[in-house]
Amino acid sequence: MNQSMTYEEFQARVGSVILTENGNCPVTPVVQMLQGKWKLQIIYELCIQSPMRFGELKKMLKPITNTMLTNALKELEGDGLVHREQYNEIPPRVEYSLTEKGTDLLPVFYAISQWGMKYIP
Amino acid sequence: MNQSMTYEEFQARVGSVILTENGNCPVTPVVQMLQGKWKLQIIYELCIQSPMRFGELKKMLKPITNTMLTNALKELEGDGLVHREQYNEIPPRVEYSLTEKGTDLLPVFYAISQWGMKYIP
DNA sequence: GTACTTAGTACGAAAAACCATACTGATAGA
DNA sequence: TCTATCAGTATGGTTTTTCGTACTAAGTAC
Repeated sequence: MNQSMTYEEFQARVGSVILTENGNCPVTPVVQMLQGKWKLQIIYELCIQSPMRFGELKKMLKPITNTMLTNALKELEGDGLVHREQYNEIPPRVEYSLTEKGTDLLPVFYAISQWGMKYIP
Repeated sequence: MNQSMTYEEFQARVGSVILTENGNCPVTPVVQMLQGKWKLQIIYELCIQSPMRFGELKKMLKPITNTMLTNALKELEGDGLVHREQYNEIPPRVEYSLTEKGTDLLPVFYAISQWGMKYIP
C-alpha cells in the first residue's frame, strides 16, 4: 500500500473490520500493547542489535530502572513480541531478541515513521 | 510498501532515520500522541462519521465521562488531528472532524490492523 | 417562572504508571 | 575471606491518568 491511500480506499478495504463497538477492533489492542514509556525503545534497540543482554539493554536505555526494564520485558515477552533465553551460568546470562511477531511490527513502524517525517519538525 | 517487508529492507530504508538516542525518533512521538484510553476510538468514530457533535461522540463512546472526552478532544485538536467548529447557537453546537493530518494516519491504522488481524484472535 | 437543551467546568477520589533505593544468590578470582 | 559480576526482587513513595459527581450559561418552549 502507498502513503497516499485515501480515507475512501481505506474504508472500502477494511471499513467493516475495524469495530470498536463490539471490541473486535484490531488497532486498539496493538497500540495498547505498545504503550508505556519504554516498550517502543526496547523494541527499537532489539531491531538494531539482537540478541541483547539485560545489562546491555539497560545501558542503552540509560535512565531506566531495573524495575521498569524488567516489567516492560516481561510484558513484551507475555505479548509474544520478545523472546527470553536464559543460560544457566554464573554470573547469570539472559538474552533478549525479537520474535517473528515482533519483527512483523516493522511495517507498522515504517508507516508511522512516514507520517512522523511528514508532520514532526 | 507491502506487509511482508523484511527487517533488512526496513533497516535499509529508514535504519538511520529512527533514532532514539538523540530524540529524533519519528515513531515515539506519534505513539505518544495516540496514547490515552480514548483517542484512538475518537479518531475511529470521526472516520466513520464526520463531522460529529460533542454529544454524539459521547453517545458512541458510551462509558466516557465529559471530562475525559473534553480533554482528549482538546489534545487531539492541539496536535492538529481534529478540527473543532463552534456555532454560536443556543443550546450550543460544536462539531468535530478529522483534519488532513488526522486522515493521513489511516495508512498507519491500516498497517496496524493488518498486524492485528494476523495476530489477534 | 419553570423545565429542558448542549457543551462543557470544577473538584476530589481512585487507580495506574513510574521512580529510587536497597537487597539477593551463586560463583569466580584475588 | 573479601570483593566483584549479573539479572533481577522487594518495598515504599511520587506522579500521572482516569473516574464520579455536581455544576454552569444562555436561550427556548410551556
